[in-house]
Amino acid sequence: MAQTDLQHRIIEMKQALLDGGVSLTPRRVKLLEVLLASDNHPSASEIHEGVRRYYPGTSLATIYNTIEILKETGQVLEIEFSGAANRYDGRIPDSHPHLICLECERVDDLTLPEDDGTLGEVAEATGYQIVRRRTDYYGICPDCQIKQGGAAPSKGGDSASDL
Amino acid sequence: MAQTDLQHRIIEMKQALLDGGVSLTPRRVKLLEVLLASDNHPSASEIHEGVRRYYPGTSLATIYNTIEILKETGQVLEIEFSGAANRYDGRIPDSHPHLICLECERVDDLTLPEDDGTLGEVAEATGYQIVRRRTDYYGICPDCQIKQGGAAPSKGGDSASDL
DNA sequence: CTACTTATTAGAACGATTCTAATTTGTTAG
DNA sequence: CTAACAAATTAGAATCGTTCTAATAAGTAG
Repeated sequence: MAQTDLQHRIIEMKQALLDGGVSLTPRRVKLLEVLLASDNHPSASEIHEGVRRYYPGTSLATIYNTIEILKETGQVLEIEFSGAANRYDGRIPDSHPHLICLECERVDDLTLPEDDGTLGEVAEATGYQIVRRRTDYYGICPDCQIKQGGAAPSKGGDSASDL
Repeated sequence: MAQTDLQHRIIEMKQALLDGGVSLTPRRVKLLEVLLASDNHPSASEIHEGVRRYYPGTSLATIYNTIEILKETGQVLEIEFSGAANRYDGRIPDSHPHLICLECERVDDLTLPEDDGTLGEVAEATGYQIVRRRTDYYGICPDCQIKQGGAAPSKGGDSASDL
């Protein structure tokens, strides 16, 4: 994601919070910056570390509280995991597919478009009122394929850092 | 899932375990039966309750141990959740999409076919070596729509019990 | 019967998240 | 400036699903 996009995005997030009556305290602003600065979908404790570099006394509870506010205002996508910490996507807060490396736990966005027509088809076929969809592809990222002694992946970019 | 299918499936599971050198103790067999008898993707503790009706001393550790064996032999699909207990699908152990009711937490299978061609496309586009995909549709099941005072869902069966 | 392996148990440990009650900070009115 | 109130933040306890540990029980082969 380009620098200008990130700048635009953080302005957008701040405005969304203000519109929702949420005050922009220094810690909250720093959390937004840390969240957007990471290109690898940070966990709550990774965000905590980042914020603590500027506000050393910050409690983990504040991180969770603020994430909760961001979720309520639709400004962050929570990517839930069972055995591991949840991860957060502040750059693209609307539901979209992710790639999850089983080796190093990196999480990349998948920018190939999903066929959203199926949402309606699924509702039609099942009677469910569909609210959202989550799709994850689990596999081995290019870097980990190389580390495992395998050859570099045959296609696609040779780094997954900016999918 | 029809009765005969279930009978076939349990034979299949037992054989897969035997082939994998796993001994079929009474508790393990009962666990298979409980797992397949439920049409709503039971959690570990629900399975525990079911097994305990026949073997009251059974420990939860045994349930988790046996589930682990089933996972290793590919005989159960673990549907992971962050805030709630994981759920298990023994009827269709290969990855397939699910419908999750946000209201009552029921989990239904979605039998509409997924377009598996995209697995290759995703690998191609990203350089990931894709192992599996998980797709979940979150929404409100037909029963809960009715309970919420809404009208019955317009299309599909009026019960989600056997999707 | 004995030795050995495997299954099972109760309960402790773990880790991410949420909750609680107290404290600090910020804001507004006088 | 100060009092009074509201909001933000804190440390630490509590929660809960899952995993681990050490001990016991059961099964099997010699």
